[in-house]
Amino acid sequence: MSSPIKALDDVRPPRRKPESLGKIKRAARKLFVERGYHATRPQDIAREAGLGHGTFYLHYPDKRACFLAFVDDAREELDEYLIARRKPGQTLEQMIAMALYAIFEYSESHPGVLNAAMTDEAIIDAEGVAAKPLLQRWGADWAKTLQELVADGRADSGYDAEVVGQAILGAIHQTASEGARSGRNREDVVKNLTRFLVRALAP
Amino acid sequence: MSSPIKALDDVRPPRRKPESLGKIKRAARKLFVERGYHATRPQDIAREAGLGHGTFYLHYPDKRACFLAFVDDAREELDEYLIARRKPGQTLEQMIAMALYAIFEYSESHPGVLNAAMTDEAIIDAEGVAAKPLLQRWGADWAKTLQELVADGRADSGYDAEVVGQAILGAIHQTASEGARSGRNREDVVKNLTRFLVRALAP
Amino acid sequence: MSSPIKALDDVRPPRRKPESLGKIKRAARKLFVERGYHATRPQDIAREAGLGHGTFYLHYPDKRACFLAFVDDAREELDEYLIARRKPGQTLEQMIAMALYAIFEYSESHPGVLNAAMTDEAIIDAEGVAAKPLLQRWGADWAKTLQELVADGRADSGYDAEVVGQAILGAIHQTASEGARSGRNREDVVKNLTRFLVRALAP
Amino acid sequence: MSSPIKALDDVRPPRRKPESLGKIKRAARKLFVERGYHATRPQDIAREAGLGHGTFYLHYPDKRACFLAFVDDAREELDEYLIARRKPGQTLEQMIAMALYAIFEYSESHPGVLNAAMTDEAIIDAEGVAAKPLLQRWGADWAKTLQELVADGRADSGYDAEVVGQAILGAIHQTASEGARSGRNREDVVKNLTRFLVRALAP
DNA sequence: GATGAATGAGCGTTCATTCAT
DNA sequence: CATGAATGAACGCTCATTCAT
Repeated sequence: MSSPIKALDDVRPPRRKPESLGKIKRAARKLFVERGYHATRPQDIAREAGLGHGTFYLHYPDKRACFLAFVDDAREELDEYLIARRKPGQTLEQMIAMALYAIFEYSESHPGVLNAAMTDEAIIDAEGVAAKPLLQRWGADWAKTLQELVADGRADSGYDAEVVGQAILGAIHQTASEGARSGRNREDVVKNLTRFLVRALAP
Repeated sequence: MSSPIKALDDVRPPRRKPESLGKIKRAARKLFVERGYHATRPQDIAREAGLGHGTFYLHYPDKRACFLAFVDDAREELDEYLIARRKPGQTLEQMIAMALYAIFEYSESHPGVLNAAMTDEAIIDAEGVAAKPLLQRWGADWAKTLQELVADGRADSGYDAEVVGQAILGAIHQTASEGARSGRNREDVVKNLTRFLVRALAP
Repeated sequence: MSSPIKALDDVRPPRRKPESLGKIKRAARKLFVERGYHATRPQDIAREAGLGHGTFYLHYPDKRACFLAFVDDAREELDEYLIARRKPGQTLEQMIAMALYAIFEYSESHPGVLNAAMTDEAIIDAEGVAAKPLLQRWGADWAKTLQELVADGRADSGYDAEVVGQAILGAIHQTASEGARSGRNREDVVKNLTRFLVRALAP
Repeated sequence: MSSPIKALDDVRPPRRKPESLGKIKRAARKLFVERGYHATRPQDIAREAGLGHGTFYLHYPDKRACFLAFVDDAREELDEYLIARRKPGQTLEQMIAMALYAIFEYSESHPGVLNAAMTDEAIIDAEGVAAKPLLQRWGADWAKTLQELVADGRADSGYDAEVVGQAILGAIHQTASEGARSGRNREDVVKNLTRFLVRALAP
């Protein structure tokens, strides 16, 4: 009964939703990117978020969980960038260029995020738990993409997709991360890398 | 009779050879590889070496220096592998295959070492010099190699060597590390990666 | 009824008064006096205060800062004793007797404090600012006092005030500290020392 | 039989006596003066002496013993200075001036030694053993001197010698140590201090 | 006598986490 | 829901001392 009315009524700040989680997430991202996992204390995150130290533990059971959430957010965001730009019926070159464009664009509007998410996670395994790393995951994604390309004749069929998927990912990761570090021009990197991958993969 | 001969023959350790450094180095490598930098305490290294933990500091001023020495040793060892297998007048394919062969061979006889050396190093800088990381260094090496290949017409001249050098390194690093992790067959990886790089770079 | 009154009446501690600093200070004083700076560990102080040893570092950045705070507190307390007993228009003898009385009274109600504060402080500098030591500071105070006494003819004008200021302080410090150590009668010490200083300084 | 002959014969380096103790002593004094007790490691002393670390323990059972030997040497040396300059039948002023002269002369030719020997020793009591401190000892010496002066009418008889002995010592110690620290002119200090003490003690 | 590699108890300090308010 | 004072295991490192050579 009151439910639909309440919904319409709710223009005022939506029932003071736990905005603190958002603050924590933004603060955590900022600090993990700037300082890395080990140099960031939960206390720092809470303070950066303008909250008490205890509040951190209202949202995450421990520091590790917070970092994994950060990694997962980054992964989802990048996936969105990729999906948003994906179009059907592209040539190999268009597809590669599009993907690189999406990745580098994300990298530029979220500087350091991918690097932080990928670099640190090898370090965290509490006792070997270590959620499947991004690198591995994205390597598998590229393997799958490659298989699709091969399937409809847009890519060379002589490869083991698993291996080459990792190679593609590695090439992208390293150029992106080193490019960002040394301030290299983005267009330049994308152009060279596209050419590199297209030549390697073309049928 | 034996006296003058003894001097030549001299087998006695000429005052307790400092074998402890060797023990520390081996123990440090083992633990850095198994657990990573942050999860390895100087005390663990000393204990693994069968020595008191004060002994660690006889050889290294701090933990960081020990790790950097480990990284440097790995770098030198891999360089030796590469140099030992380098031959003049190779085709692009031969050159790539040889390099990959050397790297994967090293990786296999020193499992985890390259990964540990490259993964953790980005994490350590703290406030120091942070000796140019292996990744960057080896990327630059590949850039130089590529320039030479281009110079005598064995590789495509349309690339920015710096960018593609990083791409090559990234592809190798990622396939090697993921290949080792998932126990993939070495021959397979080398074959695929060679083909990948040769096609990408061939004139 | 009680609601508005309660606000005025408010006895509940308005959020856990940080009484721990007080506990730490008292414990630190006790241990610095009993054992000296080097034989007192932050952990000992915290335990003596009935607190965890992390709590120590909530209040002081390091052990040195805690000791300097202890010294400063002692200085302020003694100054209060002196100021509280200072009266205008005294003769040299009255003035000296008053000062000695204040100092020895403080010494007796805070046994060992001045000694600990003065003895250890010379040892701590390490590489830092080493706030002007008490001895030097109080020597300078006596020099100034002497100059004032000379100015209005109550003390002999033939002295270099800086030198004699130090001499006065030295005589007081040594008799006080040795007197406390050997349990000598306070009246006796004050009487002898007053006579000693008055004769030395009288015009 | 051979004994007297040997003594005459012995112009060559006297049978290579354990010169290492002398080296250790000189090195220890240098470092205790420069750095203080706590900042001086036995290892530093041995190295400063140009000897192996173990050699230190051939001469002293531990660091504390070495420091106490240093203190004792200083005491003996200063006593020699005082005795050498002592003459019978002096007036109070002559006697005071002579003593101060001797002390300041020693202080100047062995800079920092008295200060180091007196400052640190309160710090060392392993478990309350603490060999009778120099300050206390010298205070008692001055008390005895004062009693003698009183006995033959050269000093005021209204004092408790123990108390005033400490006062005299304190005045000397503080002026000497602060004078050295601030580079004050020696003549000046001695002159002022002599006047101060003579006026205080004269009958 | 002389050595210096080796030792390990112990130091000052940090930080992820808890819990009374 | 939010807080931040409190905690103590654990860290990197030092240094007085021992002992095989």
